[in-house]
Amino acid sequence: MEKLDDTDLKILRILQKNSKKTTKEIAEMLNLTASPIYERIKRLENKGYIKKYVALLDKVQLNNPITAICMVSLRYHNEGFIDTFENQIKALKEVQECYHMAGKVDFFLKINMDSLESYHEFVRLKLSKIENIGVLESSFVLKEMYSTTELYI
Amino acid sequence: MEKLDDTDLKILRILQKNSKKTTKEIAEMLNLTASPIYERIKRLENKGYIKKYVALLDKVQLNNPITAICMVSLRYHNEGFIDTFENQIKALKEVQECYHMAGKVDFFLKINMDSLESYHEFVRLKLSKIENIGVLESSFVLKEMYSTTELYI
DNA sequence: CTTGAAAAGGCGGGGTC
DNA sequence: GACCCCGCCTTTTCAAG
Repeated sequence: MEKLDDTDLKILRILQKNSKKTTKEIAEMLNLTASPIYERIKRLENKGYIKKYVALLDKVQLNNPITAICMVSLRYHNEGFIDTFENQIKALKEVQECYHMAGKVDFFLKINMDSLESYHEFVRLKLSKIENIGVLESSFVLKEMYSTTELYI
Repeated sequence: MEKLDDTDLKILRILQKNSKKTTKEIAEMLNLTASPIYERIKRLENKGYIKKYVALLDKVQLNNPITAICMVSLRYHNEGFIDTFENQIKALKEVQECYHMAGKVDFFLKINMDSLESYHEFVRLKLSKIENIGVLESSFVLKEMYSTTELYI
């Protein structure tokens, strides 16, 4: 697809805020009818601009009130070691995000837990079992000041 | 609401993966009819277990391929300073997440950008304009190895 | 983009166990 | 209290112009 026009961007902005908006509602907001909105959304989905639709759940009510940021550096940095690390991390369901970084540490991990004790067990039983970890430093979120899945587009 | 039962949890697991699943489809997966699924979802929404429904967009295709993690420490830590910082950060649309931390640094910020030059401008013109920042250290994501909005429930 | 029409799903009442 | 059945209405979906 060529470039997105202004209407496409407006649709994306609406849907990343609230994907339950109907094509009709969006059409009214943009002074159009439902059909062109429908077609544009389908196009945006097919071209991959929209990756997926998800429900965002409440961490606290679902017993995951603890968020930890864990910084990890490897001892050795061969390609094989990095791939192995990636696969081992992906197997850990508690890890919500894992980024390979340029900077002081090799990886940032964001981890959700029900308690600090669980985090202790997680590090003791799972993370530290991964070979080749050189440095492991954890920080805990005191307060989620701001968090969104929206892109600034 | 009391505790969630197994059916509620299964519904939440499905919806946080794909919120476009219809009540009918979910009903088939759980060997029920659409009505109880519908009622349960409404209850989960009303009680706040489901916070919102959103479309997740593609960073790269939407010209935000650069993700930075920025660690900030304040010089002074009075209540007023922290609140001021919070409000100033919330005004910056490029910031996707901001966490007040316990650990070496006071805040973690996740920031999306179209380029390193933009990030440079962002730090120069916006972040560094915020009073009271003592330490500011940026790391860049080389590769998003794993990232999900799903909770492990 | 518009019109229009068929199919599907959201929604809600009433009933069963 | 949780589930099932059924009908209405809205929305989705997709033609053709």
